[in-house]
Amino acid sequence: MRWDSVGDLNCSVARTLAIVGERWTMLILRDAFLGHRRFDEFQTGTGIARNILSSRLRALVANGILERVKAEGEVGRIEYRLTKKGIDLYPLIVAMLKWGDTWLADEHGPPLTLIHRTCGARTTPVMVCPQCGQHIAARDMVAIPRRPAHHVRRPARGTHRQASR
Amino acid sequence: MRWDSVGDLNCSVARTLAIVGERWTMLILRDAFLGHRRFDEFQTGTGIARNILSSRLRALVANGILERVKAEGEVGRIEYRLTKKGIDLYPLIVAMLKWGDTWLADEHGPPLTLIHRTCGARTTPVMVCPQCGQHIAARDMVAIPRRPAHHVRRPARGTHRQASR
DNA sequence: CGGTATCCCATTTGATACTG
DNA sequence: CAGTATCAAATGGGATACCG
Repeated sequence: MRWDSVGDLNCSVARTLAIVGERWTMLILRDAFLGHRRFDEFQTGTGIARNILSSRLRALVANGILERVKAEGEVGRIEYRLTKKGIDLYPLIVAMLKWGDTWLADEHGPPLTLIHRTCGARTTPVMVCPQCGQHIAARDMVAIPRRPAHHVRRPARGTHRQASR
Repeated sequence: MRWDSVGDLNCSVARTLAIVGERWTMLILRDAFLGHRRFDEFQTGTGIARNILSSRLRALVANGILERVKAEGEVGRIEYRLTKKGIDLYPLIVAMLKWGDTWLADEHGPPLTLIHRTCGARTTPVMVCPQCGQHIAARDMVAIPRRPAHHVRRPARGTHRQASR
């Protein structure tokens, strides 16, 4: 399968990956969450080549994750800001941050510490079930396909498959 | 900057991306969480080319995320199982699933529903602060670098930078 | 500052065939 | 079943130069 068709799969994970799964893209988003807004900030922050950065920013804007606005006050100043859709990616960043802290940290400990402003605690977000409040463990979750026994099989063009996930 | 050196950055997000940021890799992991264990299951599940799959599986095993075991009972049968380190990636998958459900779903609704076995509820995990129990919003979090004002600047070889994030 | 344009090499990929 | 081997084609990526 071509990567371009991954976004067409009937799977939210695949669709998400098709948009933010590109490696530099997530790094750009990390910077966005750290408050970066300008082209050159992203460039130095991520170390990405300028032409690639340009292309990735354009894609993020096209996908409604960043919005490109002319900054007030200074003329010719452009800012890229996270939209609601973009801000909603925060759990993804946090999940990576946390996993990295847990499994990839060096002897100095986590490079970054998070503080929850509203309660003042130095903390790391955890995933819970909103119904019962318990921590989520992978083994406790069951995934149910939308249409359990109804497999749509398309006429099969080449290696084109459908994945009902 | 070369992508290979991203893993060396002093940033947990970057380090995590260096390992699981590859596009097919996350798709393989999605399948792993859905219970897939065999080479061919992954192959049909993801649609990835066999040689690439082979290479990705090897990397995942090398990184301690999957373990390659000879299945008992059937001879010559290999299984790839999530290790503890791999299972710990679950929040990442869920975060993607949820974002995709929210922002990329078609008119049929989410392709997959999650059920929390322990409480029986059809649910979607949320991120909360373990201290105060409140939902986490990006704006409520502040990130503090480990060594706030101490910037190490290396002799600068080529475009090599350091990012203290 | 905020990009585009271009060049050109390195890597990835997909398909296919083959092996123990 | 679980891969390897091979190879052509596409893509990605870095450097650099240039523009409004």
